[in-house]
Amino acid sequence: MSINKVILVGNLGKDPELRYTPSGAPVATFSLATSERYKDRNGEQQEKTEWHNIVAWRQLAEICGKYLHKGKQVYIEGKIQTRKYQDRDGNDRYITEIVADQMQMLGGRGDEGGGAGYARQSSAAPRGDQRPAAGGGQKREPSRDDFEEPPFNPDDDIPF
Amino acid sequence: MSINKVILVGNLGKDPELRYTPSGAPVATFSLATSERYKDRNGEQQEKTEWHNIVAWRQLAEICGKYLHKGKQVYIEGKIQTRKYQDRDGNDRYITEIVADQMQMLGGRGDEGGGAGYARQSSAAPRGDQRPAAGGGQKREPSRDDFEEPPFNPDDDIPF
Amino acid sequence: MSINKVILVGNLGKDPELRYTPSGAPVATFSLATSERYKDRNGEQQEKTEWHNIVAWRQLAEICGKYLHKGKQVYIEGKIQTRKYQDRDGNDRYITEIVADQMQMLGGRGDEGGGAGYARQSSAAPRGDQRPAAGGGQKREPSRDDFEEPPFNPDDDIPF
Amino acid sequence: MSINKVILVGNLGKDPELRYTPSGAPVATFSLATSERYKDRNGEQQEKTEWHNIVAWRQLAEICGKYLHKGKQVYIEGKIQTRKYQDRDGNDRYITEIVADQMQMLGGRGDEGGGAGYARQSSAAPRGDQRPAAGGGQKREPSRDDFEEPPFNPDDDIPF
DNA sequence: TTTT
DNA sequence: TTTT
Repeated sequence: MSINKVILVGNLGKDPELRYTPSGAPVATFSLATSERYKDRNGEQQEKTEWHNIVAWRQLAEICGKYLHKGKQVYIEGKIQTRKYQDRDGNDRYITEIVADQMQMLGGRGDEGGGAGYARQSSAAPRGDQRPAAGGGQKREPSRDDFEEPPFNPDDDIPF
Repeated sequence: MSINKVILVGNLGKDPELRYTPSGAPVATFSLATSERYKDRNGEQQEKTEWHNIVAWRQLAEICGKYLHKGKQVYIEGKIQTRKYQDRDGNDRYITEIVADQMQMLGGRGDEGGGAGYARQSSAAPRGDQRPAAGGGQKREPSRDDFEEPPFNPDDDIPF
Repeated sequence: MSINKVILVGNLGKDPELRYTPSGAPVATFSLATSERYKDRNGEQQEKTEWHNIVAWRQLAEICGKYLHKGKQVYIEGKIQTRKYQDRDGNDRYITEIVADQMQMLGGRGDEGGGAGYARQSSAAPRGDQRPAAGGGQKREPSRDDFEEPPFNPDDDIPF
Repeated sequence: MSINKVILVGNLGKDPELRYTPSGAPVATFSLATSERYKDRNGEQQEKTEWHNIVAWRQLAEICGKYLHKGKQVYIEGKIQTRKYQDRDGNDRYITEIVADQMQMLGGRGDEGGGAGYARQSSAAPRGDQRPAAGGGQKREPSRDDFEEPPFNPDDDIPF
């Protein structure tokens, strides 16, 4: 009954940090900058930068930890989450983070080891399985009533 | 290196059609209306309706076939796909569709059997498994360096 | 070179507050709830609610102040912004808000005065002008090389 | 009561075409490629490319015509629109296009004249005015109850 | 027709 | 703390 979606394209301020929960779940965190440019009243070019706290879990955490680095331009899709914590004096504090479920490397023309790529956090899948998916197979020409099946479902012939 | 994302909120023009490929993969199709309102030059309220061809596969297809119906308001997230087909005269024709990977029922205040709900097509998961995910577990109070783990990953205690 | 976009569908926790800057700019603020449902390890239905601080300016602020109310379901599009402030003890605190640039009323079948509607904050326009746009005019049948012009640009005949 | 939103990151297949309606409204059209990569059943890397017909109007058309070119990577935000036309034989045909309302140049590190930038099509504004917006002004330190006003609204002091 |  |  509700939607909570964030789409960001920005640059990492630092290398990601990859850590693990006691039970072994990988968590990557990094900060991502987005910038707005505008002209002030004197007509001078100004820039305002926003810093986003990104959190990625499991398979996506590992991909972030492995491939992302300071300065890298990425597309992030996820949701907003605010969590409460106590500071040293025991007062309630809040921090807002973006829990990523998709990450797409952008830019990186030749200057990158491996170049651009895409990763998705399957929210329902048991942790661990996030292979880029099988797919393909021989395709006949589509006819009027065909639906072309997505690549990741290779065994099916379409009946209409 | 690229993003193809569609977000729609609209109403179904008819009940969905649920069909199966020869190998047994479910496919649901339906048309979804979105409308723009505007005032014409005479100041009269006008409306322009856009019809979208929605296609859902596998688990999401079954959910659509089961819960959606004519008039229902839904949120759809997916990608644009244009496929080619031959018409009766053998000429190439093209049709553009939205391949859904998320669907969220909206509205439906009491007038619905089951009310609103959410479903996601995991792009990587082997077809079939799309249970709404386990989750929860006993939670201690988060501390300064906590990250609250998503509900679907219940076994992990967070170490920071 | 960057994108900062948020899309929310949720319900207002309270009526909006509409205030004005000294120079007369309207600002509306309200909190918006989005909820995730999931099954815990015992198979019981659980719900996690996220509260978002929404800020709207100018024309959009006035529309929000006038038409929204506690419980109303809305679509919000905007950007994430974190601002710093000092608490009573002079310590730096941060709060993250969603600066809305589009708002769309959802749901509200008959129970609303005026029903659903749409509003957009033009980022470049001088404050004040946000009429739903003129448009329309007599339309001839589009031909092969037509582009149908958007409704808000009524004077143009399309030359191709 | 409905949402029709498309978000694309892709590359131009050709230079844009910039044309004008009889009344002088600029229209830019170009095709944009998005690609999905996947592994087929033999584990071989495959790619599927989707071509999108992009249409931009007025100020945004001119910016596209001026700054975009074949191969350029861009972010496009807009809506889906299907229009009907008659082919040479008088049969009804349909074409689906993305009517852009935002465009953001991506990538382009050093190899571009002018580099990356951002442009928005104000849907309500009279055609023509799309200057990147004034803004800024001297800012005092925000206090607990401040809202930082957007840069494009320079005259206002915030009263809370 | 693009890009990696 | 990034990027252009």
